[in-house]
Amino acid sequence: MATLADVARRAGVALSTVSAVLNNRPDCFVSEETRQRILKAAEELGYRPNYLARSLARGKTETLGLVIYEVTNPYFAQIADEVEQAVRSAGYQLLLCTNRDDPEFSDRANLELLYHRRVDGMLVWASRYPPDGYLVPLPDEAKGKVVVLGYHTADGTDYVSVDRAEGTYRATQHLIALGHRQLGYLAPREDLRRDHPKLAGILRALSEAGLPQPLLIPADGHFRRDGYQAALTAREWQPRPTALICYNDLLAIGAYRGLREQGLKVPDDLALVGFDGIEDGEFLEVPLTTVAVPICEMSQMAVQFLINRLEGRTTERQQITLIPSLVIRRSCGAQRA
Amino acid sequence: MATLADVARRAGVALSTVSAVLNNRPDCFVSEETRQRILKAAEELGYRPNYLARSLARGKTETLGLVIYEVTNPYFAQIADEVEQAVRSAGYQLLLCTNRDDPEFSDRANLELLYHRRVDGMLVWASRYPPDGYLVPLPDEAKGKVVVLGYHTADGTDYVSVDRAEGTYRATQHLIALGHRQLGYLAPREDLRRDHPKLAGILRALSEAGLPQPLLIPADGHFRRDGYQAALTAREWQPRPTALICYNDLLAIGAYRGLREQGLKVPDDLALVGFDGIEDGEFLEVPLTTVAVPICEMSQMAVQFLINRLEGRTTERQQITLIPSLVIRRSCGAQRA
DNA sequence: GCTAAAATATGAAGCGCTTCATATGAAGCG
DNA sequence: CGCTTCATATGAAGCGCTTCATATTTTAGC
Repeated sequence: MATLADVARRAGVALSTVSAVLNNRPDCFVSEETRQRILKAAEELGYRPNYLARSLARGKTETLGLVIYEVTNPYFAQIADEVEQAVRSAGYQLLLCTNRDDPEFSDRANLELLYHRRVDGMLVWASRYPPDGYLVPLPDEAKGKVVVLGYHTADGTDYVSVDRAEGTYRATQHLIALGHRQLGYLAPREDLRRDHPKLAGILRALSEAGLPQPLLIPADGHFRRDGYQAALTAREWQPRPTALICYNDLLAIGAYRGLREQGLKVPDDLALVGFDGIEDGEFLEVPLTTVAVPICEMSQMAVQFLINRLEGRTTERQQITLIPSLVIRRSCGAQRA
Repeated sequence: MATLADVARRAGVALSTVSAVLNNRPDCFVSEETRQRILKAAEELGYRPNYLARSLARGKTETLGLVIYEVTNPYFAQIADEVEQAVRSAGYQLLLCTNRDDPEFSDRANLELLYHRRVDGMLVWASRYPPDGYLVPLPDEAKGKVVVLGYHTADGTDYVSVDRAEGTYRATQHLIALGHRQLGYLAPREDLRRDHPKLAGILRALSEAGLPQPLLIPADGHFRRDGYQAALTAREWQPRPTALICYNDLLAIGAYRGLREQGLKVPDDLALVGFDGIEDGEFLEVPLTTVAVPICEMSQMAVQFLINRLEGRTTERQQITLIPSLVIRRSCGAQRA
């Protein structure tokens, strides 16, 4: 692999001149003739810069890191995709890390990993929801190089969050307007907490309408199969809900199939609402009504926030909470085939 | 950020000693006392190695690159996921690149990018299928650091391929055995070529059975929506197929919905078969029969091949073609609800 | 008590690049 | 013609680490 020194030797000039030419340094005046000679030599040798060396010398890597759950979940896949595009069009590279909700690949480990890989900054999707805001577990020097995605923070770190409570609140209101009185809420067991914003939003809407508590239905995880499994017990649910809000779309999609197997029709026997707004729901046989997170906007803003920081364009806190929107399709019964 | 030199200063020893201790170099004997002193100093300073510098000095990055289409396609997401796990458990990091089938982010650009990031080796999913085998567009020195994923190669590069023809051949045989005489094949327009293995497999099975050519139905892409759009014309298909094989599962899933909207029932009016074996198909209302690619095995082998190469454990060609398996569910009509 | 070997620790070179202070010539000026 | 200017090009230091030949000290062997 040819190095700068090889090119310099071949062109018969100094290393630093080659560097100046190949980087198009504006202040450095190099005669056209020398420039051509260098370019030619580089071309002939098939010279390619070594980014490691460059990054080491420059003190930056032009790389941003992203930490998310897992890429097999379409929701995260889409986030990763949007983030990557935004990062790339801003002239950076993306380094992707998944934490799989696994202690071994925890946030901390990932952040450290990214950080020591010397990414210039990072976006992190918090792996657990702390009701009072996420704390970024990082050395002080790394603060100001992190934007939290999807959650708000307790320590002043920049974030682009999503108002989950408002999302489920609106979904619930909509179901109430359709005449539902008894709701069900299907979520991973550990997220069935009253202080979890998704549930909180439902509770608020119900209590404002003077309606009873929702039936809480636990799932073993947040994938299709978990929703499916949970829905197999639908005939035993007491009190019998007429509408079911799900923690996310995957759960809703799985539940849909389980409900069908139990002979329950969506939306006639049970209205169904998901959360996230992934494309999959649109192609459910009865297209899924869902609380859609503005993934594209969220990703772009987060990248923008991070770059603002890195390039010193702001020293203010950058914190925003986006409101998801209710996308009404057929599964909630508001719209007929 | 503390450096080795800082630690050395604090512990009152030479830089090289610190390096030896922190890397646990086995041949270097350091007294227990010195070791403790160094460890303590490192701890106190919160020392973390700079991977850039280390990689530069060592001449390797302990990082492998993966080039795939896009992460929003569950098939690729799963591949990325499996590859990442395999790479990680082999002690490497993964650098992911997507090419989105976009000339701007072409294979070549990606490979170069990865290569100049000085990944130790890379896995590449070829972005276009050349019937006579994929040629990896790379400088010679980089050969032997590449494993092609999903396709076979013409230039001797290692690969883990998939016998697509055999997959569709078996699917077609199965449909024939179920009594179907007229098949349809739905694929992205550019893949509706007789020399494309997926179509070739179908043709072979049909011709062996003395059956007529399949109806070729073009889609505008390889996503759900493309299958959906294509299926909206189902009532006009001539000759009218009784079974439809799709290029991939996403297309099949989209087609399913389009067929339903056209009042066609799967499998009664039309048997449906997909390709890939992604989880989504399992949760289609009429679970999707599909030709399942052994994604996990494929990913693991590819990573293994690459690591064999990198660690010099082999100089032989490593080339294998995996046979996908037909997963029979309800959409082909062989199995009742 | 002297030498050889083992146990420890060190310094310097080098990985490939950037950057900046400095050198070299050629014009330009009075 | 000696002086400054400007246009070009250079050399050396440094980024943080690894590595290896070498130095120093200790221990063992006889």
